[in-house]
Amino acid sequence: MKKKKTKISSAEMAEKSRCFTGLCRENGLKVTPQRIAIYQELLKTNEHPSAETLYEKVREVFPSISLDTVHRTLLTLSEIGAATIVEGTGDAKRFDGDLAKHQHFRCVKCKRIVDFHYEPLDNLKIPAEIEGRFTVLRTTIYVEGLCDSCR
Amino acid sequence: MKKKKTKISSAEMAEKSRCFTGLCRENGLKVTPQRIAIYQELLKTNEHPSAETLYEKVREVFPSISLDTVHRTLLTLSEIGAATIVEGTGDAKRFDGDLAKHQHFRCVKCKRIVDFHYEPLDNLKIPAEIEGRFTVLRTTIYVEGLCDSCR
DNA sequence: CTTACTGCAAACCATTTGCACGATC
DNA sequence: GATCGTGCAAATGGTTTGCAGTAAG
Repeated sequence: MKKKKTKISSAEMAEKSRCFTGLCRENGLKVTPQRIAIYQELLKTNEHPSAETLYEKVREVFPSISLDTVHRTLLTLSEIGAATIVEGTGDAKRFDGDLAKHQHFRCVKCKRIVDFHYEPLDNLKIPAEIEGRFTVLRTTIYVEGLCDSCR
Repeated sequence: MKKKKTKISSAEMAEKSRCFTGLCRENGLKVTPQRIAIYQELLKTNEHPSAETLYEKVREVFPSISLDTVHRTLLTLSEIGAATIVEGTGDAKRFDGDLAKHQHFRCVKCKRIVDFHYEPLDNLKIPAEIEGRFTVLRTTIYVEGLCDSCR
């Protein structure tokens, strides 16, 4: 099953924007033109943009918007579940000297990282679509949640 | 199968340090006391420290070392395969408005992120050891390598 | 009319870079 | 002795914060 490469249709866009409005209201958030503009630009792309990149795009339709607003809004979107952060935690790099195969659990609250090892996760099968088109160097899985002392 | 919680034995440490010296030489790197100190501190912990955290530790045994050296050395270690970066890419946050289950391939060179979807990866089984001790909120897998235009 | 959002500027923090000195090979 | 690594300081880049003005509910 392939992901489609085409951008979403205007019907889908309208539908999603309507849901978004509801989602904001449910969360006690005001529906501002900036938020809508940012959300719609995010939906229109499959480039997984950074705040900066999206800012450039949104600026075309909303010239007076500020980068800060884009930053803040994207974080808000991820908090209400309208978007996800697919890269960059904002935290400092962390290092591991243990070279044995293992996986990591990461507490979203205290940032503690706990090692574990579960063989079935060692060699996950990657679809041929990806293996063929790209050179796969490594596959990492990480499990996030609340650790025993934080929950 | 559990990961051991105990720090490595001094025999293991000696063995690994010897290998490390060889690894540096193979890569044309000089074996400096700073590098050894940083590497050994990294081996001694299972806390997956940041440069800053490790700096504090290394300082105890090597008071004149600078934070920059710790930064640089850790990056070097990950380049020669003596350590891995388990969190923080150093890149800006990136966002995705597509809420459908899917996975990401990330090109290590151009940073492009490509969506794909492969059902077996949607609901990976997490060992009971983790499920029981922690509250798992999400499991993410990401595949890294070189994309078609970069390889 | 109240509360939240925006835009701007300044602050922050992790990381990087330039450079001169010092250490390793 | 040549080259690479280190330490220091300054620069950078992404992100966050404080605040006053503005807009949404």
